[in-house]
Amino acid sequence: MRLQDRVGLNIQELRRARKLSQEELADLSEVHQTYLSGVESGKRNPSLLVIERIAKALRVDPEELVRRR
Amino acid sequence: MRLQDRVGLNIQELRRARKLSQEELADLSEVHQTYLSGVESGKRNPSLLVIERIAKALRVDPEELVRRR
DNA sequence: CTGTGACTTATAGTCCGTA
DNA sequence: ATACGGACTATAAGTCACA
Repeated sequence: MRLQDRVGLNIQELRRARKLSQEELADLSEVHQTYLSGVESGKRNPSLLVIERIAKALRVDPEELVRRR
Repeated sequence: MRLQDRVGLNIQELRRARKLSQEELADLSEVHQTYLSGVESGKRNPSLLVIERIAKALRVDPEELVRRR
């Protein structure tokens, strides 16, 4: 499993746990909903900057997004 | 501290622990030495793909590279 | 609400040299 | 052994219309 798949699933899981829509999380993270969709499904290969913004929006340390599953 | 600074320091620490030069780790990771230099010093904003390759070369889970310090 | 494809612009990442 | 810079090329970021 590629790292970007793992991160995508972690993001999706945390987002759902917080009952946020992709649109809401995207706004909070200052990325587009369509881009977030691609990240969650592992189709995009985000940079650390994007990971950091999403982590902040989810109120977790970036470590959580990279966590083994 | 930005995520890319944290990751850079983690990489440098692990690389030194393994007594590898930047050149050696760069070759193993299939990135350029000059680029790795920039990553270690936090000047570059690598993608997950690169993080994954470096982690593999260092024989750690990518999680280790994102670990809080 | 979420995913896809197509697209442009920004920057990730290479390669050269040099110190 | 590492870092810096310039010039390049590959690909990520970011946006949109639509299903």
